[in-house]
Formats: sequence, C-alpha cells, structure tokens
Amino acid sequence: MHATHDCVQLVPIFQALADDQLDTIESIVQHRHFQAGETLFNASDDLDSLMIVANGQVKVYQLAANGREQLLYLLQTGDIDGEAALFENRQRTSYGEALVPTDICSIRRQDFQQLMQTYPSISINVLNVFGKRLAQLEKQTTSTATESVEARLANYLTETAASLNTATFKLPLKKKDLATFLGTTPETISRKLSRFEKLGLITQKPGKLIQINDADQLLLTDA
Amino acid sequence: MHATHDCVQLVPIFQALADDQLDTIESIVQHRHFQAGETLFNASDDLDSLMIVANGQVKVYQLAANGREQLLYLLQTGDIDGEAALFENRQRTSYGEALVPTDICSIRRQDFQQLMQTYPSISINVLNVFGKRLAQLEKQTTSTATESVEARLANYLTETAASLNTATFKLPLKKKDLATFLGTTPETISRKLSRFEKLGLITQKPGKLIQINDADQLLLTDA
DNA sequence: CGACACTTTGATATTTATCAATACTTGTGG
DNA sequence: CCACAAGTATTGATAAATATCAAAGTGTCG
Repeated sequence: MHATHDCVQLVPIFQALADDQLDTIESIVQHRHFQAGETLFNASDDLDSLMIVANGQVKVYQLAANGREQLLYLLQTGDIDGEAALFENRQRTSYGEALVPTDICSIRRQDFQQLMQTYPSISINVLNVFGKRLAQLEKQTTSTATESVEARLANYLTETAASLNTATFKLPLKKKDLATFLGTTPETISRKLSRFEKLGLITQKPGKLIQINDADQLLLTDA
Repeated sequence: MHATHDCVQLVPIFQALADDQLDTIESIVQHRHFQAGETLFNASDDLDSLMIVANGQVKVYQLAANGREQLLYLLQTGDIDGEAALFENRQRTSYGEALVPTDICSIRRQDFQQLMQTYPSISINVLNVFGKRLAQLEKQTTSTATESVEARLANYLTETAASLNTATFKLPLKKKDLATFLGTTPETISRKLSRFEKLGLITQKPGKLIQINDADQLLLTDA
C-alpha cells in the first residue's frame, strides 16, 4: 500500500498544517520497522533525527551508574522522541527499545530545523510537547522521591484506569518494566498487588488484567 | 540608578538580540523584589508570566500527596521559570520561594508570545532551555529511583565541586533543602557526610564548607 | 512439548526513616 | 556587643519499608 502521510498525520506537532503541507513533510520522512525487543537507539548515540512512533510501543529508559534501569517514557502510537536534544544537544542520553513490533518514521535534524523555519507553528507545538513532558517528569520525580512504593503503585493503577476510562484494564507493561518505571522491584510489585487484593481494593485476573474496586480507598493507601 | 536592561541581558533566551531590541523588551518587563523566605508563587496559581531571576536565589518545589516536599530546581541569577507552562498549561504545578533577597523581572504571557512572534530566535532559545531542563530532570529521576542515598549524595558533591571548579566549596543549600532535593532526610545527610569524612573522602569545615579529598573514590561509593 | 523468561512466595538483610534529645548557628533587640 | 530565641544540625535508639537471594510455579512462543 502507498499511504500518503501515514505517520505525519498522527503527530500533534504537525497538527494545524494543511494536507499538501503534510504531504511535503511525509516525503522527507524515513520509514523503519523494528521487531519486539529490538533496540532503536542507545545512550551516547548521535542524535540526528526526530522519531515518530507510527505504530507500536517503545520503552525509553536510562541506566544508572550501578547499572539499574529506569523507565522514563512509554511511547505509544503518535508519540515522538528525540525532540529534546534536537537543538543544542547532540547525543542521546537514553535507550530506546521496541516492546512490540513497531513502525518508526524519522526526520533528520536538518530537515526538521528547516521545517520549523517554514512552518513556525511547528515550534509552538514542540514547545507544548516539551511542556507536557516536563510536567509529567516533575511529577514522577516528586512521587518517586517522596512517596512509598505502595502509594506510587496505587497512583499508577488509578491513573491508568482513569486514562483508559475503565475500571478493568490490562497492565501495559511486564512487571519487570513496571518495576523500573516505579523505581522498585518486580517482587515488591507482586506483593503489593496481592496486598491490595487482600484488602479488596482490586481484583487480579489472568492475563495481567486488573480490576479496580475502590479507587478512592486505593489512593488513601499510605497518604 | 536607571539600568537600561538589567535583567533581560542576563538571560540566555534573549541572547543574540541587538541592544535596542533588548531595550524594547526591558520596557515591558515588570520588576519586583522578594525577601528571603517570601513566596513567589504557589501551585494552582494562574500562570500568567515568565519570571527571570535578576538577582538572588529561588527554590522551586512540589508537594507530594503525603505533604512531603520535593525540590525540583534551584534557580540562580539569570535563570528563568514559568516557561514550561507559558503555552498550553495555564496553572502552576509547583511552589517558588526566595531563599535570599531576590529581584525578579517578569514578562506577561501575552507580551512574551508577542515577542516570540517578533523575534523567532527566542523560541529556539526557549526550546534549548527546555531541552536542558528535561535532560537534567531525567537524570534526577533516574538517580533518585535507582541509586542509594549515599551514591546520590556523593554524586551531588562531586558535581557541585566540578561545576564550581574547586575542591572546596560551600553547600548552596541548607541540609533541610538539600534533603528534599536528594529525596532523603536531613538526618541521613548528616550521617552520610560523617561517614564520608571518616573514610577520608571529604573534610567538613565550619560554615557548610566541604572539601573533597578523593572524588574518584567518592563516586565508587555504592556503585 | 519444551525451553526460557517472567512471576510469585518465602526467609532474611539492609537501608533509611522516624522519633527524641542535645548541641550548634544565626540573627535580633536590648 | 551580648544574650537569647528560633531555626538548624547532629547523634543515638528503634522501627519500618523494601531490596535481595533463592526456589518453585506459571506462562508463552517457537
């Protein structure tokens, strides 16, 4: 198939552009496919392009000095990465890995800077993406640094449910990855989930399904 | 005295502008003074202006659900705040407090957006500031989530020394604030510093002075 | 079906927070 | 300039949360 602008149209930073402008952008975009488990990029790689997740899921993480992994972002279809360093910084500081088969479109640094000149609304959009990401990270920093694992997990569960608009949902990550996201270990997650279940706050079902029975009470955990 | 552009010139985001342009900007800037301990803004305040620290020191922090404080940034002369939300977000998510007598210049949201239109280089500069801040926060998140307090403190000490280009320096923060920055308690900081001293890695002198004796060994702490 | 990765559960160790008491600093008003 | 008050820092004893290590259980995908 010969999609016209199959990934460019997905992305908020190009929103508000006309169709023919999107076509122009699409024409300078490169397409790649990654299998589950494949590495998209490594820390210290040269950062030479903006990446758009056209389809799939990517985890972006850093390694601490002691070798432990910290999951920073879970990119979904339509998310972008690499913009943070596209300007001054020239090296990546994190690792990217596909969690499922994933399609990526990328735009080279130079082309992107050109685009921003041509369509100034793009830079405003990029600023907005930055702003959101900063706010999210600030919150994550605060919560890992000051709240108990139990509280962070409770929060994560209620927020995930809220964003999916349902009380029953499938954990989008392996416990192993969820652990690095929340700054804890898989064992602790297992135990805390069992505890929540024993308290009647959630119900665990096969296939990583979680049902939240009492979101309010859950949030009071360890408050 | 009648300074021409006493704060605007300090700030990287206005760099590369001509003197008369800086004068224009200075003319729309508002000046305020805060005493040590005074609050500059609170979470949930409307975010209606970009703030420039013309002189002084400001701590920016968040409160977690359990009421504990997390220091996110320590703004020094020439730093800016508020840019993150100047676009889409309309409310602050953190608190700002002057640590010493502080002069602030602020530019109202509307004026700033106007400026960005007139001088496109400003938005590129803002993007760069964002990028740096993101990178710093990502690192902080990783380190609080995955490293021991001891390692984080060791890191903080060597980095501070490195950035000041000296092995002996005065801690720029009270232990209380340093604790919230590193995600720990003042007591633990006291103890860890004593430990480092006992190991001969640092020397503590009166007046919050710290001398680093063996930066390499310090970084191996708990690696 | 089997291998391999992931998860759970248990026993234990470790780190760090918490609480409490004492000492030290610093700035202020007499 | 001193003395005191208030905030800040240290030290000790104890408790709590979570990591770690180990082993058994479960799921999943070729």
